[in-house]
Amino acid sequence: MPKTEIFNLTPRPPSPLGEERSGSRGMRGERSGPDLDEKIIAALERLSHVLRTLLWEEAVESRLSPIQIQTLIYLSSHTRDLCRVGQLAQEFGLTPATMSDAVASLEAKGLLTRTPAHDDRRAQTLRLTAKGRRSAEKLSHWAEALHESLAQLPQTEKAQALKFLLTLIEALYRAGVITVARICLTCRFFRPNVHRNSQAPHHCALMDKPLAERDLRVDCPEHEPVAASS
Amino acid sequence: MPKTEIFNLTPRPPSPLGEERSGSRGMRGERSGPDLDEKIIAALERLSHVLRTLLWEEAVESRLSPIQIQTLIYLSSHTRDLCRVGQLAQEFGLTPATMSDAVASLEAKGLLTRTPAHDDRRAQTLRLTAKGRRSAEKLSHWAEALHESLAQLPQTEKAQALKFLLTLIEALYRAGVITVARICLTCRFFRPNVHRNSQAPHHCALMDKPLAERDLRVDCPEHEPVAASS
DNA sequence: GCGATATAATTAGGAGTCCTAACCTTCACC
DNA sequence: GGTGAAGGTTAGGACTCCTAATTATATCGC
Repeated sequence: MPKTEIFNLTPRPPSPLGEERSGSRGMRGERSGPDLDEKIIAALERLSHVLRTLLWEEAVESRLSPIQIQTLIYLSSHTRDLCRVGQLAQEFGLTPATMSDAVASLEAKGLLTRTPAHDDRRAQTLRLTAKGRRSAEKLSHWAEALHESLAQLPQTEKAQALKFLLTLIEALYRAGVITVARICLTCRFFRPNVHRNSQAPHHCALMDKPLAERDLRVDCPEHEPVAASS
Repeated sequence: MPKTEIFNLTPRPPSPLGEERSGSRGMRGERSGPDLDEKIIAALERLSHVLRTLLWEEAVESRLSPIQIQTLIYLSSHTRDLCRVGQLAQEFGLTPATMSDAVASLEAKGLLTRTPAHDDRRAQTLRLTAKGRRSAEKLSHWAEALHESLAQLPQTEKAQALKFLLTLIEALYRAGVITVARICLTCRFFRPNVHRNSQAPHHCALMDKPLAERDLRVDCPEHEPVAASS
């Protein structure tokens, strides 16, 4: 007998929510798109699974849990802002409780320090130790296998693909599915397609520099969201 | 005090493996690529997280665990071959034990039947019940939010993106990172770029039909892997 | 100023995911 | 017909992530 309980044993309620949602896609009059969309999602799912697996393997190897790895990497690449537990939780879409746990064990291992923030003593300022920085350096290669496969693909296609993925993330952000997205497309400093007939058609008003597709950022430290229009 | 044990409390060994791997990317002489690759991976990570979250939400709503949902959907779209536990395990990259558990609870809920296979009575033939098919129908909308965002993007870019994602999956397959991939690019019937100057440059030797980028399959029921060349 | 409320973080406890190890059964081969 | 391999199940353990309750601090209202 299986040992799980809630998902396995609870009799299924008559799914009132299921009824509401069941027709929602078919109702939109889509022109020949859904099949293609289906395929893209399936492909993303496969890649998603690859990422999870690679991260898990790194976790076993390094004796750090997946969240701990991600936290370490995040901290090592966001040195300018003083990170706090709640912020990290939002970043990774976890509850503060889960994050707190991960941070506590990183501290126990001497990879980061937790000091009360000067401006708000409820909050904790998180900082990597030297040891933590060294670990983060090694861990940053967890997706190495993906890197190697990507390295074989042509630059121009990759630039296009990046643009596509960012556009998709933007759409998800606007739909409220993603709450944190520091990408150019959702930034108040971004001016799309202002340099016509140029290799670098977009522009960043903060850096005052033209941007090519491949310059678009996924996680810009200077990102400021567009003012809510509604 | 955190309650986790291995990842949290075990002192980190001097990571012999870490040393080996640490320099592997930097050593390849890459021309201006790594930054772009980095970004693509970061974007894929974000989307990966979205997928996991959506699946989890569907799980809570439907009182089915994520694996159970994926199993149901898989069975409903692979009716032609008689599925077995081990096959599903390999499909999802799980151990047979994990899969067996999920199947057992689906059976307990009356969503599928397990009957000994006629040709091998160790094996179990899995078949959805009518109730299971109805559930699968509803569950197939778990990625609805992603569909809605995708629906806003232009067809041509999506076709390009699909091609790119499939090429990446192919590279991962050849690298051995992915073990199951029923995509055209890894199929013995696939003939890439045989129809020059055509909207549909590729060809499927099984269906004997030209294929456009958007016709490429992610999960073809007729897929047969290319013969191992080594 | 001081109490009420809100917020940052932690702790405790529980369900789910996924694994390894051990086992049973059936098949296949000699 | 026995031995080893393969399909599957069970048991048990570690990790992920959650909710709820708690503590400490900040902020707001009077």
